[in-house]
Amino acid sequence: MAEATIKRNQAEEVKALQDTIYVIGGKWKLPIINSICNGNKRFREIERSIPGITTRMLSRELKEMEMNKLIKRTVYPDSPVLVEYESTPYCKTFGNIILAMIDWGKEHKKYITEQPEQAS
Amino acid sequence: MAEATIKRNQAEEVKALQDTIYVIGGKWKLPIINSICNGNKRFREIERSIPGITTRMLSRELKEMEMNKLIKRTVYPDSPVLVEYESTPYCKTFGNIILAMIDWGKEHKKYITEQPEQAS
DNA sequence: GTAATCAGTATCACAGAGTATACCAACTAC
DNA sequence: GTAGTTGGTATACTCTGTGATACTGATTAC
Repeated sequence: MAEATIKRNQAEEVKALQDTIYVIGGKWKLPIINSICNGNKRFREIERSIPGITTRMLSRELKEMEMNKLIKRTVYPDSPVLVEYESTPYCKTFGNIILAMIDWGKEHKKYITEQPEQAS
Repeated sequence: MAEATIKRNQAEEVKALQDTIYVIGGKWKLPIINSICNGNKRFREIERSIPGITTRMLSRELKEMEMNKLIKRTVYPDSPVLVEYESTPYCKTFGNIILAMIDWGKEHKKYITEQPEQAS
């Protein structure tokens, strides 16, 4: 097998991987994307759907993701102002990653709960 | 459609997602796993294959991942001591996630380079 | 009146993730 | 000798991601 080719692809792949990690890195971006893709639109709604997140983090991440065109924020300035978030088509390209990670998490839980406890 | 069911699954999925993020979170774990799965075995080899990583971070992450049974470290105490890292079957369960992320990174690059530059 | 909801913002604070740099002991190559 | 490789450790430092808490102004509900 062509060694050189393998090496070249490796470098490319590491870079692609690092790019992805850069964009969706951190504790909250994927859960937020997931929540919005699941149909949650309102700020408090999203907040409630993600255990552990604080108002501050949600606000910050939403802002960043809006700048990166991952989500769209719409304000309806009716009597009680209404704000809605939706995912963009670009955002939906994370679908496979999120699904793979949810699967892994579920398998991992099985794996952990099946294993007898190990003393170190 | 059954609202209640959807809600329950959502909560479960968020948790699974968060678990996964917890295990492979940070800047380096996935690149390291990827590198080792690609056949890199030696410390310096892995180090060179991941642009930007420092000796210290690699050392720390490898140690942690060894504790978590994601990789196996073998020492061959011949004249020049030889150390080899390999991925465990458990580690390979990240395969789908990593592939999905590499794909995304590549598409993202296309997307970025195709877009005309936007002034803010 | 009081409380609650919505969509956030403002501060403060901190652990720990990540960086930079130097160094070690053993060995090889020249 | 000197330089280079391997497999790391040690030290010091930065910095930012994250958390905790409180608060705002508008509106609705009782």
